[in-house]
Amino acid sequence: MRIGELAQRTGVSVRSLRYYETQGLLVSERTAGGQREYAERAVDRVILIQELFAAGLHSRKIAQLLPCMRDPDGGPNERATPELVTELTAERERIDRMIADLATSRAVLDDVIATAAREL
Amino acid sequence: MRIGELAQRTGVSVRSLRYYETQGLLVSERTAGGQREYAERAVDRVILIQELFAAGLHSRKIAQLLPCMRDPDGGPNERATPELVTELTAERERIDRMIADLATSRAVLDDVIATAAREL
DNA sequence: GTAGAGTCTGACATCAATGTCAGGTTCAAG
DNA sequence: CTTGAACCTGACATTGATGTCAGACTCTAC
Repeated sequence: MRIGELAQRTGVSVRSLRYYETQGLLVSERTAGGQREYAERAVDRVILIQELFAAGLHSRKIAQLLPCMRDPDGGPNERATPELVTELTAERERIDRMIADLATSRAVLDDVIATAAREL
Repeated sequence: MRIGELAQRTGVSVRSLRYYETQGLLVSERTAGGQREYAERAVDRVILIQELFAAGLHSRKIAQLLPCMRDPDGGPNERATPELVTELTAERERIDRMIADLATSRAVLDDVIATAAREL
């Protein structure tokens, strides 16, 4: 598929998809005319990238991480270096704290919403 | 307490505390000489603000939200308008999705970390 | 082959919280 | 009263993903 379809199917802008490529997060074939052509699996890849961004990982770390993932049909292409594992472990702990903080914030919002509803 | 102490106790920079004030998130008394003086409860307030920032709320929305919170010793100072409740409900749903996404990302990290450990 | 939609690169803009610096003032301790 | 640390305001810089625009090229359908 071409870039517009990928954008539409993932909800990510064309601009961002090109950016992902410059950051080494996403690869594409090129047509004879130089246009990007994506495989079907690019859809899942882009969604995953978005999730990792939302988790606060920066593109550089995502670029290191992605090749160490197990593909659905096999083992990882590369193995994570000990340094990367250390960094990812730190990220993991940060994500844990983030989830806890989010739960707190959600509770605050719930309380305000409930209080307002009670006053109607 | 003065701003330096508040910064130290909350882990938030002095710069950010002043910024919070310009955004209407944090109030302070002033000494005769014009320096900020904070009540004890400012500590919890700042931590809460940080959590709400981490949850992706922007300062403007936090400024609307804070007066609608129940104080530990009583009811809210203001009540949330229906528009605000609508917005906060949307934020709440966004936070829910965010938590789900974070859990996915954490699982990805766990998998990579576990795979790397297995290969040692 | 032509029209129009889609794509290309490259550059500059944006956003929002935070960092940093300069030049001046205030505070607390000696 | 003096000194040094802490504070003040205001301005400009930074970050990183994304938006937007311009000018040129490609692709598909007619």
